[in-house]
Parts: sequence; C-alpha cells; structure tokens
Amino acid sequence: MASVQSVDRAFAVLHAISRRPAGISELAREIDLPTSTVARLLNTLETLGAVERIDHGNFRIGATILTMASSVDPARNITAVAQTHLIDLVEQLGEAVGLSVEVGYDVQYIAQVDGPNEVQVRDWTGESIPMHVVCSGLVFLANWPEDALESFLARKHDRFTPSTVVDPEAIRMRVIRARADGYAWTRDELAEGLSSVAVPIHSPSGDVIGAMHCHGPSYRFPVAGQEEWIAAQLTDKARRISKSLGYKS
Amino acid sequence: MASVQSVDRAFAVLHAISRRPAGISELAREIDLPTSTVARLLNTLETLGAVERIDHGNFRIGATILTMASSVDPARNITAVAQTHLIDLVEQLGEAVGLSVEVGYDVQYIAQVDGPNEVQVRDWTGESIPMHVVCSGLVFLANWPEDALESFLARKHDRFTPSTVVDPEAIRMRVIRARADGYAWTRDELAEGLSSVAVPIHSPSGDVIGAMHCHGPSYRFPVAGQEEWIAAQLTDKARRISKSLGYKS
DNA sequence: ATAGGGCTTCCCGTATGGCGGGAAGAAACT
DNA sequence: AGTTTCTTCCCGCCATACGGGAAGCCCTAT
Repeated sequence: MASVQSVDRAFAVLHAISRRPAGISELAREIDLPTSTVARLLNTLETLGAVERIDHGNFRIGATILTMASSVDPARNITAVAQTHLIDLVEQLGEAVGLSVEVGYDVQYIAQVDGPNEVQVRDWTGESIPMHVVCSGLVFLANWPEDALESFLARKHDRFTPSTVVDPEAIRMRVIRARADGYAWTRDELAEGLSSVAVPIHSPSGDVIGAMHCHGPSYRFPVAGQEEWIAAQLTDKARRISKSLGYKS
Repeated sequence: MASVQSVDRAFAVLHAISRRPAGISELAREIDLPTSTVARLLNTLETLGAVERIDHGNFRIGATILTMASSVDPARNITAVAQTHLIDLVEQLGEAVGLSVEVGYDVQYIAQVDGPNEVQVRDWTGESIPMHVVCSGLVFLANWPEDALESFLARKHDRFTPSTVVDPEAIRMRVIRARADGYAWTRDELAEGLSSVAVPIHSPSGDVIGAMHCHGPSYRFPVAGQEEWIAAQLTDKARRISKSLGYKS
C-alpha cells in the first residue's frame, strides 16, 4: 500500500527527536536525508506545534503531540491504568512500587505508591537517573537495539556509590542478563542501603513503553530467596497493565 | 515560509481524530478534503502507528503519539510536575487533593494525594464521571466554546443524588459562574456527604489541560467561611504548576 | 427481495508541490 | 583570521502526492 513519503519522513524526524532533542543536521545524518529536506519538515512541524525549538537550534517534541496524547482515551494513560495495580503490588510485597519511562539516556520516574512501613524509600517521582545506575534502566537497555546500546556503553558512566557498576563490559553483561530474565535487580548502586527490581511494561503492540519497579531498604528487602518470586509478581502485573492498555473506550 | 502540504494535512487529520475518533469520510468532510486523500493519509499514519483503527473503520490516536509524548521532557508531564504541589496542598488544607483531565463528556481522575484523616474520600484515580456532576467538570465546561457547551447541555444528564443538578439551564448558570470565579464548588452531588472544589490547570500556552480539586466529607469540609480562601490556595498552586510546565529540561 | 445511501478501497492520468543540490549567511571552535 | 559546522534560502526538475471516479460492502428502509 502506497504511503505518503513526506508524512513518513516527518514521523522519522519526530521519532528521532523524541529519542533525544537534536538539531537539523544531526537529524539529517541520523535518518539519512538532505539537510534542506529535514529543515523544511522541521519548519512545518514547528508551525504545527509538533516540535519546539529549545536552544541553539535544537528541537524537541512540542505541545501539539502532548495534547493529542492527553486527549486520547485515558485507559491508555499508563499512569492511570497502572495505579490500581501498583496498589495491589504494594499490598502484596509490602514495599514501595513505582513507574518510570525512558528519557534519552536517563530513566524518569513518573509515579510511586508507598508501602506501609515507617522506614521507606523517598518518593522518586520527577527524578531522572542515568540508566546504568538503576534496575529500570537495565530493563530499558535490555530492549534497545545493539547499535543504540553500543553508543550508550561508549559514554562516560558516573559512579553513585562504591557498588555502582560503571565498567561498560560489566554493564553489558547485566543488560544481557536482564534480556534473558525479563527483570533486573540492583543493590546499593544508586544509594547505599537501597535495593530494587524492575520489569518492562509493554504496549499492546509489544513495544517497551515503561518500567515498573519495587524498591526497599536493603536490610529487609528482598527477603532472601524471594528474589525470583518478587520478580514474578511484578511481571504478572506488568502483563495485566499491558492488557488494560489495549482496551478501547 | 513554505510548509509541507502533506504533513500539514496529516496533522489536520490527527487533530480532528484527537478531538473525537472518526472514520474516513467523516474526517474528509470535517477538514474539507477528498476522501481518497484522507484515506491515503490515514493509511500512512496507521502504518506509522500514529493512529489506530478501533471498530468499523473508526480511528483514534495511536501508540506512536503516546510514546512520543511520554518520552518527552517529563517536566511537561502534568502528573509528575504536580505531585509535589499536591502534597503541599494536602498539608495546607488537610483534605485529599487530586488531578483530572477531560475525556469527551467525562472527567477522568488521574491522580490523588490523600489527607491525614481516618475518614476520607476514597481514591478516585482511574474513575470517569460525567462533567455536570463534579466541580472539575464545571471548570472544564467553563472553558468550552459556546457551541460545544450547547451540545453538552442538550444531552441527557444523569442524577447521582437528590442534589445533583441536571437541569440544563441550571447547569449553564453554574458554568457561567465558574467562568467568572475561576473555580467551582459542588456539594453532595456525586455522592451524599462529599464536597469538593476545583480549579483549572493551564498549559503555559494558556489552554486548559486539566483540573485540580480538593474534596472531603461535607460535615467538616469546607469549614464555613473558608470557601474562597481554599479556592485561592488551589488557584495559586495551579498557577505554579503551569509555570513549572513551561520549563525546559 | 431489492433498491438506495453511505461507507471504504483501489486505480490511474495529471500537474502540483515536494525534493535536494548548492550557495550564502551565521556561529562556534582552533 | 581561518576553519569547520551549522542553518537558511533559492530554484529548476520531475517524482510523487493528488483527487475524480468506480468498484465493492454493509447497512437500513421500503
């Protein structure tokens, strides 16, 4: 079936930008088009409000896309849909559970439901953390294509605690592991005394659109021997969330 | 500046769909283009995942748009940005505070932070309520263009309690009132014993993108004489949220 | 049953409008 | 000042998007 070339290309541009804000020539190189073509498309997209210029000619996704997304059936809004499942998990596991999405090379936390304990991990909502430091990041990386993973590994990785894994090869091994397991654990890597596990959340079409994690103080979480069971609980809920996302209004 | 026609048109289609899912010919009429053109654009958009077919040839916004929006600078994610402000308000007011967005003729609750009391309103997150029944709905309606408001008023309005206002003219008066005040109160209309107040949340560009409400048991909320002060607190926070939404990464 | 309206899908000739090379201008870096 | 790298603009060419029309479907009404 014939597709409209310009629209295809416009979305290639949007897609590239949504991964990481970029300038005209950078985008042109990335999606292999003449700069003039990309410039023209960006111009159109900008007047439509689909992209916005931020600084020094870099573009990011604009308000039009955001409003379109928010006006859509909210049953597809991951935060809203997941809420009840998060609560269920907190009751089951007794520790805080949260959601995150990937933003460039970072993980962005977008929701959290706290557990019943007095001592608990503070709410990460709104925070951005580099992918190599947190388990949610590992599950995101596990789903990246090889070349994207390579360029991630080639970057400089900051250390947060003595336990933070910063060696590219070590990170790669963990990513491969996460790919096989479908989940990932981290212990004391973002902050001492904090352990967490994450699983990916898929859209109904199979893309990874977010991650769900559970975290608690290392001295009581995870209870020894329960690691796999906990991961299984998360995986199960993640599957239910994906299913809910598929329903129409 | 020259714009790319096909992309312009593709977004006209997307925009129309985001207002209301529709079929090819309906869209063609709405944006005044030949059906074949709209069909071709929709085809392209569908393979791109920007729209999805729901039933019998109706389309809605698709996963691609949603993931683009969620991967964008999360400072623009209303839930994430508002979180800390909601907590502040709960501390200030002592009652539960929440967020909602409009979905068709309903209000959809997307977040809530509970107050410290034992007796409190249950979490509405995930619920959809008709606009005429809740204060958030009234502030949304207050911002609708006249013709849209008329078609809303022309519909049948369900009664939830004896206090629910279902008369179109009475609803219209309340909407006009909300427009003037910038906030709206409801008492015992969704459920007996439940009072609430809501204010609109604007995007930095001035559109209403959501509402924030505070609600509690009618026997203690609102404290007599404090109605305006409470509304002012909400309005103030809503303004701060709008400002936060404007910052770039 | 049958006709009719309204819908989506497909085809294909036309000319519009998107394309991309290239040059000029503007920053940023050395 | 020189050099590289970027964005913006222009313009002739022809690829490609366009839209009329017809075919095929599924309803509803008569």
